[in-house]
Amino acid sequence: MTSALSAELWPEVQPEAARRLMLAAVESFAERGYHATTTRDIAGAAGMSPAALYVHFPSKAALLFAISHSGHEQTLALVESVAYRDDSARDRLRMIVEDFVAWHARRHTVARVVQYELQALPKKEYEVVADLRRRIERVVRDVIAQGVEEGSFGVNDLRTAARAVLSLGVDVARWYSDRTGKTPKALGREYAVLVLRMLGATV
Amino acid sequence: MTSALSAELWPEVQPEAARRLMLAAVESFAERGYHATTTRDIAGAAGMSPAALYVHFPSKAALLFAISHSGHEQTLALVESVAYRDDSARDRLRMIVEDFVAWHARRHTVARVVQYELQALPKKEYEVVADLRRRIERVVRDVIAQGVEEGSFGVNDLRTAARAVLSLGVDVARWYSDRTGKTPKALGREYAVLVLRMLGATV
DNA sequence: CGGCGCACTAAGCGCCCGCTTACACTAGTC
DNA sequence: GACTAGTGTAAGCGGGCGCTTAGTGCGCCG
Repeated sequence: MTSALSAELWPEVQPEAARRLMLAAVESFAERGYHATTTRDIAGAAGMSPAALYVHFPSKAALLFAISHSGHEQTLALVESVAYRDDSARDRLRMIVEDFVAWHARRHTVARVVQYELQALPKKEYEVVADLRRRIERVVRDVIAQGVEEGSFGVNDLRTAARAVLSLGVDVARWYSDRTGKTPKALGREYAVLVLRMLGATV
Repeated sequence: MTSALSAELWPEVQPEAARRLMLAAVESFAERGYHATTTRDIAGAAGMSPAALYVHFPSKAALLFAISHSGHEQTLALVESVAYRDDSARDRLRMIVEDFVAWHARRHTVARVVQYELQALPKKEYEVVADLRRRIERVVRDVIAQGVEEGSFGVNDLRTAARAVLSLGVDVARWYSDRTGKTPKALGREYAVLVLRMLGATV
């Protein structure tokens, strides 16, 4: 059921018709891109007339923002929920990569919109998600820094290392498909090994 | 001079007005995306009337294809020119990553179009560049495989390892800017270290 | 020097876009 | 049973899109 998926992705969005529109928009934006998608496409895929979209969202851009904002909040929450635990930096980073990569694989359709349709946001809305992105990067950078202090990582440049870690995760959304033949969880674990080695983690 | 840059990027394209159009298109596509760019934008930025575009290219999509195809051929050539040398797999991979990353940093505007505007290509043209992309991935995978045989790399899954290596390089185009404060060459060297460690290279 | 062909422009065609307007149906409330 | 709020539709407006057409200026060749 698509309605079940949309309820899982955006449980707080009401009514269900608004969620159906978001799901239809996600699928179109991910496949064709924001600008190549028409409001008629979205409304049609949600089983409504074009005008019905404007009952729930003030504009096409507002729909993109709802999707993008929610996605960024989810990934930030995911990263923060691990970053401040009482474990070694090494273990925390491993879990962050596992979860971050698994999310980008499992939710690759949403993730593609979240990561690659940013530029289509109006300036004000863009700034809101840009701030969330900076926070995500900072959390990862801090955990890497703690690992360096603990002596478990060896990196030249914290900023570059954090970018490389996030690049690996983000880019999963670009190429992952359900036919990849590897579960999101398994891919996450595999990437975590690669990342720990990349950061020079002591075995 | 912009004409100097376009001559460097596409020396075989004639006349110069066609190159000017390609350069203007690259800049618009990179900043706003293919679908958000109008033919009037491109022609205007190249100092021409809208109709002049159609003297040199049969359509807006043909312009994108010219840019995308050329970029993919350049990166494939770059990778192949190193892959078949008479060096250790480890050294060849190091050089491939250095060059691939440096190219995506130095040419980040072109690279952004090459890597992120693929989906806007018509089906037939898409297939042409998809083939080039498969060849690039295969070359990298083969070098990694040779490194494993030589005993210098240790990886679980060749396909995943190759994807991770390319992800790191490709994603540079997404975030690199001239204000990054690190030269393309330096970034390439730094990434090469990260990649070799990621693949479990023996020191 | 006449004629040709390349590179270019002014004007505009037909289409489809995002969004609005005017109106209809339904469920809940007193 | 009248009223309201919420959710939807049919129709269409104004504008900008990709691209075409008709015509112009100019350098080059016999």
